[in-house]
Amino acid sequence: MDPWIGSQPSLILGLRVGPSPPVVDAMAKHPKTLVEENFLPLNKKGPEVAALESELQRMGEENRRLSEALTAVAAKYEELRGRYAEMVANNTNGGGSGGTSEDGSVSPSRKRKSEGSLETAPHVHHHQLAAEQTECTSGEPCKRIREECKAKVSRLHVHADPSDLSLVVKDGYQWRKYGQKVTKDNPCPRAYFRCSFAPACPVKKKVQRSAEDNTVVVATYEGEHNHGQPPPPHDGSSGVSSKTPAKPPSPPQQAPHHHHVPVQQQHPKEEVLAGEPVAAGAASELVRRNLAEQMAVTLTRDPSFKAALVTALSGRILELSPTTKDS
DNA sequence: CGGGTTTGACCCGCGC
DNA sequence: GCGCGGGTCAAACCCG
Repeated sequence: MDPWIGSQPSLILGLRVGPSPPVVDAMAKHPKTLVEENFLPLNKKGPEVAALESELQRMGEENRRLSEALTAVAAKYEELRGRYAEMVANNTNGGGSGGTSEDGSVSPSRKRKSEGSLETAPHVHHHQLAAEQTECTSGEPCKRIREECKAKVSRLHVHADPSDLSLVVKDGYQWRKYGQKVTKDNPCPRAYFRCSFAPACPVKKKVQRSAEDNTVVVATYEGEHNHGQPPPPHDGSSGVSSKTPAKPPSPPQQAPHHHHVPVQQQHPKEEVLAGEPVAAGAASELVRRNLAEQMAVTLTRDPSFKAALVTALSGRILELSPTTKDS
């Protein structure tokens, strides 16, 4: 239920770079001068420190902006969901959808498309139907939209080192790769994953480097997990694609920037956001990114930080998870 | 030995 | 009808 997670403003964990924005109450306990005054002795403040401080300031502001944007997106999502609930209330008894045939009992033989477009309908979830309705109201034949409606689709844009050839996107779930293909419009191969945490989980994931910017890996999720988030493994490797073969112990390039973009909410503006927020200058952008990556590396190497993060995350998710599986 | 990855073959929808 | 291309399968392989 990724969009749900993404849509919970209160899931913001207060992991911020730079001075803590006013949104975060827990972090607000700590004075924002932690870095400025405690970390560095006053007498060593020079032009570099001043530059860094201003940099931090800017980062803080940008973080605040992003938080606001996220809140706005979450509000939009809630609004759409509410509207869909209304629509469903008006349109009830239409679907039928024969109950809880959860596993779908896919026949072992290759019956691909006969089951593909329609029999996955029981897994079709409300959010995506809302998208369908908003786009099909014109009544025109919407073949492509129907395709997209087969399963709920969302995209995750992740920064990754171009030298890292593994198409691993850390999203907290366990994935099993079942195929790889070179597509026509992109020289980079596309990898196909299935959720391996629950055998009956219908979720699939496609991971491919962006053709335009090979530092960006685009993960496309189809469907929703019919199980909870798997607990992270003890070694802290965040339990993704549990075996990552012959992958050098590269730094966690993918951790710093995750932009989860539900497809049906994609606006051109958000596309920009998904790539990387365009800020004042490219140079400062680079500085910021490097700084963020370094911090991420430092933090993720700290076992106690990992433990604390895991505790916070799981507690938060449990605390906030809706009572119904899918509302 | 079990589970995951690799990779060539196959299936099927779609455009021409 | 045919070819192309995306998605999936499954045997072989790899690794702990």
